[in-house]
Amino acid sequence: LLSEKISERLIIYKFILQRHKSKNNINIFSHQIAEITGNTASQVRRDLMDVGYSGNQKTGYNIDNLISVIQEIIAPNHTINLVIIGVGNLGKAILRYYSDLSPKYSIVACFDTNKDLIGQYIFHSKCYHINELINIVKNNEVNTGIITVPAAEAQNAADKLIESGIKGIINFAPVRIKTPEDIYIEQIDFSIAVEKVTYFARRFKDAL
Amino acid sequence: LLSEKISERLIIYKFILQRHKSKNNINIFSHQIAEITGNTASQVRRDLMDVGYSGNQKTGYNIDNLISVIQEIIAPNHTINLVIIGVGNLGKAILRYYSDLSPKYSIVACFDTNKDLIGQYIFHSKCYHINELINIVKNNEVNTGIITVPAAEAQNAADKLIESGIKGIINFAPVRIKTPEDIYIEQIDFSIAVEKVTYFARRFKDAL
DNA sequence: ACATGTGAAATCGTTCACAGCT
DNA sequence: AGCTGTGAACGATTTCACATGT
Repeated sequence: LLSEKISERLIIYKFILQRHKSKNNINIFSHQIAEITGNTASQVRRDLMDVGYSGNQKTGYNIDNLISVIQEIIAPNHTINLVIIGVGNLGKAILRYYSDLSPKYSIVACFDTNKDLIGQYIFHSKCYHINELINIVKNNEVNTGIITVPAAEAQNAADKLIESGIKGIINFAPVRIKTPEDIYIEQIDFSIAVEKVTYFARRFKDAL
Repeated sequence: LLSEKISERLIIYKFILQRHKSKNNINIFSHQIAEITGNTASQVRRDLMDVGYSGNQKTGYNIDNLISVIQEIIAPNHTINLVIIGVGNLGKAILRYYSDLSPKYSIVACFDTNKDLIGQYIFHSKCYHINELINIVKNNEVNTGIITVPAAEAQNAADKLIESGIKGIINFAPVRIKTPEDIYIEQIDFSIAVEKVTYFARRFKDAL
């Protein structure tokens, strides 16, 4: 099992390689990956070493091959099914993103309590009442749930996801959710990010 | 200057203490803060030690006092001015959040290229054409900029922010932005978060 | 008894430096 | 000559364990 840091960097490498590929480059060197992603060349090499991937000392790494090796580590074969709870502005932004994409990651259903939304398709995902969550998740092999409800409802949404058997949660609500040990949760709280960035921005400004 | 890890945890402590306060508790122990935030008690004590804060061995830490000490470290005195570029679904979600809040953090202007939005107020922030960004930022002591434009326009938005003198950037576009050394940037990419969480969710499931 | 504050140890993550290959 | 692969050094972060205070 990879560490969080390494898995995150590998995913970033994959993203930038997919972008790089379109300019018909076949191979890439560790220092080029480093340049684009803002890491050091030895960190890139170390990361690839950690997953047992080898390049060529003359030509570097084969882009297509490396993409598919990382892809295979992160998400082997079939489609990954997601659900999203909360179809507000943020929920819609995420639904829109995954409707464009090739269906490696697919939002199979979205949930809300708003009667005007239930039964509608929002960017190709059907909207259900949140009470139907447990049944739909159980019938669809859903891997992870995304929470984009207001802060007050986030813990309840998480509890429903956990009850349905989901092991991965991404929480965008600006509140800390409590989960058992066997759930992997990523809390993306822009209000915390704003405070952190303003803190460092001020320090960077003062350093002049 | 605090490390990223410590500053982030301190901000989280502040958030949960503000919430805890309303239940009229005056004091709190390190193990309680640890419980709520999902850290260990000794990490909480170490963090507070690192900023020179002392509690009481009988009663723990005074909540109000601790909140204001952290507040003073992260953002002393006056309001922090923010701008946001891109008034789509995600931009609106963030604008909505900061319109509710007490004006410690305030989005003083938003920017877009959509003619229907320019001149309008979106959740109390006036929308301008992106070409006016540099002037408005320079005249308003803006601390950090938030990027919520589509991927293709994110680098351009960042370049404009940097040209205007901003030192802190939060980028929500699913693309890696390049910035000079003296800019503090936080890249919040939910597409990377989704891949990472699905990876760990699968591993957690397999562990059963 | 039970909490804080904190050296010291342990763990985790990154970088260095260079052998080996092409 | 310039790259990869990697042991070893380094640095950062977390945890341990306990002296000290109430």
